[in-house]
Amino acid sequence: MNSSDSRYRECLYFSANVLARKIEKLAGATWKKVDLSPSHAYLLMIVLDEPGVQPGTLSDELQLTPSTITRLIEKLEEKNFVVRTVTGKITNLYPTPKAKKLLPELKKCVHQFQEEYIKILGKEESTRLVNNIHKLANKLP
Amino acid sequence: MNSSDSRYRECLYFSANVLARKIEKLAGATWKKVDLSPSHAYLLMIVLDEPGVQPGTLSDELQLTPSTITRLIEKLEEKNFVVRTVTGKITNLYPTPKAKKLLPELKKCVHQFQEEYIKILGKEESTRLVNNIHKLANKLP
DNA sequence: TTAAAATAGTTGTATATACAAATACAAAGA
DNA sequence: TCTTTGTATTTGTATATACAACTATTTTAA
Repeated sequence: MNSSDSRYRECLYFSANVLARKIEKLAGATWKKVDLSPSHAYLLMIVLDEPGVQPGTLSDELQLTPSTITRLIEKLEEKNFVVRTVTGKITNLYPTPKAKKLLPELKKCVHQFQEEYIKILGKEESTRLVNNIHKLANKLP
Repeated sequence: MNSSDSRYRECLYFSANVLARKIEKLAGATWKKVDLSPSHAYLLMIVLDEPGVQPGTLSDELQLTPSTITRLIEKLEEKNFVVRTVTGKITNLYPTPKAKKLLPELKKCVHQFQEEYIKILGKEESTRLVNNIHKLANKLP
């Protein structure tokens, strides 16, 4: 019995986790070029696309908890990619010039990552998979 | 634009991670009864099923790194569910009586978890999903 | 108009996992 | 036999994420 034929192959818990870990790794390698994790990079791209966006919105869009969003922002702030303005209870995020300069590079990474998994999984199949996963994830509580 | 219609819905990175997190949560709730995380529980079930199994084998079966396996075992040892014997460079794991007594409960959890996601996703659809995810995960490096 | 409830975000802490380096033993070749 | 290489596991440390509790502000309603 090898790893691809474990007794747990039929368990959603494991297959979903294995897939996520492998994809995390693949994505991580891609974004290494800009020295950002995929999560940081995606968050930054939203801020670039939507200057002034609030953490709460990011939390909804990325489906990460507010506390995780805070942590991601902290790091992007340290690296001087975003600035935070606080007005009452509202926080707004803006990209710095440094971030704006990085945008083309970020887009290239997105593209490269997609190319990469399409190369491995096939265009058709990966599109179908993403749709399925997305649909099912939305059914879950 | 709400969370289920984010601009990143078409990104494999996010959909795979969202799915994994949600499933982790669902599974975690199920195994709460026996005060174990799903990973600990599955590892323990393998040890029960295959007394004397080595960490390396567990690493292959669960597709987790050796260091992660070590950490999982540590906790199960603390909780008095497994014992380790070391002979030369080989480590063997055995279930304790306490673990053996817990087995039926563990199996009930596996079953309940499956019931639960089948209830949400549908029998057909979840079987197909698991197979697809599994197949694709295996294609990835 | 003030007390209660809701909203937005942050902080402390915990979990799951990984990587890289270290350890300890075993096997193989000179 | 000694040395190199390989194998099995552990340890130190790092990352990604979450939960619960907290702070600060705004809204509601009595």
